[in-house]
Amino acid sequence: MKTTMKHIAMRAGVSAATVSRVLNDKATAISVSRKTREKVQALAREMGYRPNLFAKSLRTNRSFLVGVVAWDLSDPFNGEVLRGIEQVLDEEDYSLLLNTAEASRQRMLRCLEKMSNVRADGVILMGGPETWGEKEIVGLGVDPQTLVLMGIRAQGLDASSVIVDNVLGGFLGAEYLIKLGRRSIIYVAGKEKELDMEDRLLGVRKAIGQYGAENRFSIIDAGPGENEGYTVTQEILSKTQSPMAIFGLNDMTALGIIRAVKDSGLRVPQDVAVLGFDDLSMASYLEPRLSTVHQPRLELGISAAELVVRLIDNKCKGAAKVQFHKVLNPSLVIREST
Amino acid sequence: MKTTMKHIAMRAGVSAATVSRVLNDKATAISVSRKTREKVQALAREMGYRPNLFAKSLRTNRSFLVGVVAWDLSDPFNGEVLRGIEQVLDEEDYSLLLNTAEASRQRMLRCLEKMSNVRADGVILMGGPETWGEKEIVGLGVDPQTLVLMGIRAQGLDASSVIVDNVLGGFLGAEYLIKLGRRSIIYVAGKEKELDMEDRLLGVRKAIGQYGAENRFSIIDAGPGENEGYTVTQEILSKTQSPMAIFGLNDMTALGIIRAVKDSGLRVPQDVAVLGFDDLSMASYLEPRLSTVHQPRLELGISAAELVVRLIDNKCKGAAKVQFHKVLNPSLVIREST
DNA sequence: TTGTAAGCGTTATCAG
DNA sequence: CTGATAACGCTTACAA
Repeated sequence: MKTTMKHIAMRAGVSAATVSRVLNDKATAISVSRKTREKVQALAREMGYRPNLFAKSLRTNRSFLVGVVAWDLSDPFNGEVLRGIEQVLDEEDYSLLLNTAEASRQRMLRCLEKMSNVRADGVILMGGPETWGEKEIVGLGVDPQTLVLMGIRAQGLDASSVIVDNVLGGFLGAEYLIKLGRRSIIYVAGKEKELDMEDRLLGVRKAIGQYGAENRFSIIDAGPGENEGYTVTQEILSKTQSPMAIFGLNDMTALGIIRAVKDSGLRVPQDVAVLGFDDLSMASYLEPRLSTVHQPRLELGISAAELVVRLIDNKCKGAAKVQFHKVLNPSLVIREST
Repeated sequence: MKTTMKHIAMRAGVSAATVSRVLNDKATAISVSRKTREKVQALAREMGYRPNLFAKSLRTNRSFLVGVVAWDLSDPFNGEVLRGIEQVLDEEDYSLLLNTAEASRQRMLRCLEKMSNVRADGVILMGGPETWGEKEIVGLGVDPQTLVLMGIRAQGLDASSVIVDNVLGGFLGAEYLIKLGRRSIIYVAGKEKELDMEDRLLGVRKAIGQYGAENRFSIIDAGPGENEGYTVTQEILSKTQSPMAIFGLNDMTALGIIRAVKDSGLRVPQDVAVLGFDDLSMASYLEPRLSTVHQPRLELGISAAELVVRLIDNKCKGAAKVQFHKVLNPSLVIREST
């Protein structure tokens, strides 16, 4: 049988209330004598006491649970993010409840519902489609006041968020390639209108403008995958004279680009410099190792978790509703492909 | 204010007990009249009732939480495994509580303690060092009866387990290379005595014996990383005549092997066929795409979760203690490097 | 078929 | 500084 406060109370010859006081008021010497405090603490340790969180939660209406709903768990992106989240949650004595939407809107909703069922104190939405309506989420019982959106900016949803600055990323990449001094530079953009991708393009445009590189720089629509990168590069190579530089909208595309360049008998980076975006783990295993715009995954997780914790605290204090929007900076990682 | 059973009871003009009965006995028409049943159900839906799991857990002593303690979350291996776990847990109405040991023994212990604090119904130990004593774990309040070890075989710890058959993996790889008909075949083994690695070597030896390939096959100790693979391959190339085949103890090593082969001016696979082990996601992005022994990650997760669920059921029924040991088969994935 | 009542282990309020 | 005592929302004998 598990030891409860009552048991300790009996053995210590005090009341359960006192035991509760000792075991909770951390380091606060107030309102309980040194002597009883120490006796209770000793007893608790000796008897292997473990607080019953159900009871505590039932009473206090707090679960010390933070839900994380991942849009797509197979995305290797997530590992580091989760690590970051877990790290701070652990410090703050929260537990992490994980759920996946498996890239399905419907399942996403179900996950949120589950979070509200277990009464998670806060929820982190990790990736996913950009369009979430206020009603969709709130109707499920999830409180936007303790909701953190990660990497997405839901429209009209009144929640906090953490994102990385894709505009800056695009800018840094383009700037770097411009300074590299190649005769022609091509940015391979995504066809679909994803917000991230639009931002990256925006950053690229900004750099072009700022450096007056309009005549050396061109932008081509392709798509976000290896194959798209491959075919678009074949086209590019048939029309453009090396040495040049190609900036892929993400690492997968860059992978296709590199393959196409090598298959056509040209060399990376001598003839064609290639730059990616994301810094997937595979980036540093490619040949040549891929230079790319690094997304701060760990920090993304850390920031998101710090945010929820702050939001939860705020809510518990009954303070006015607040909202934070944190944006993290990507950075350039130069390896061998440029 | 959240609606409780009491609220429903009042509005329905019945007692809370009846509401409880309706809302729990799933589909069981027993012991409550059709009429009240329907009234209560309708009311519950209308009022947006969500069961308070704390109260339920406090009463029933079940949390419907399954803890997953990951030895190292940055390992990209984990994404798929987690997906598998989550998938079945979700079906069975459990929630997944995630923790990381960050590759530290001490933190691992703390994680387990946390799991016992939140009273997880079951725990899955995902990877990590092999040597866990019975006492270490049990002392923390984790019940070995509902513990599943994944990918590790703790000594003297009376728990269930799921592993992949590394012996078979080694065998399949070696067999394949032998049949390939290269003049000489080298297995690059790990220096350290990890159980997995020993098993792989065992499998390799078995294949050699079975096919009488002793004269064509040799085994060299190196280590589990890219650099180790690289240097050992330089050695090999200076002593062995191509065409040959090299089997790395894992994909990272194989990566180093490929690099060394290419750097020495030889071709993969024409001069040197290279086979890996693990099937990391990067394997299919290498050039040439790496042939390797695939570990069934998703299934590993699925099996582990199915196991805990079964163990928990068993425990709840008060049945005698059981133990399951499942072993999954790896498979050969042939791509371009062989 | 239904209601009553007694907890489950904590915490908060109010006296002492 | 400490002790009763009453919740928190739910389940489960036991009665009716």
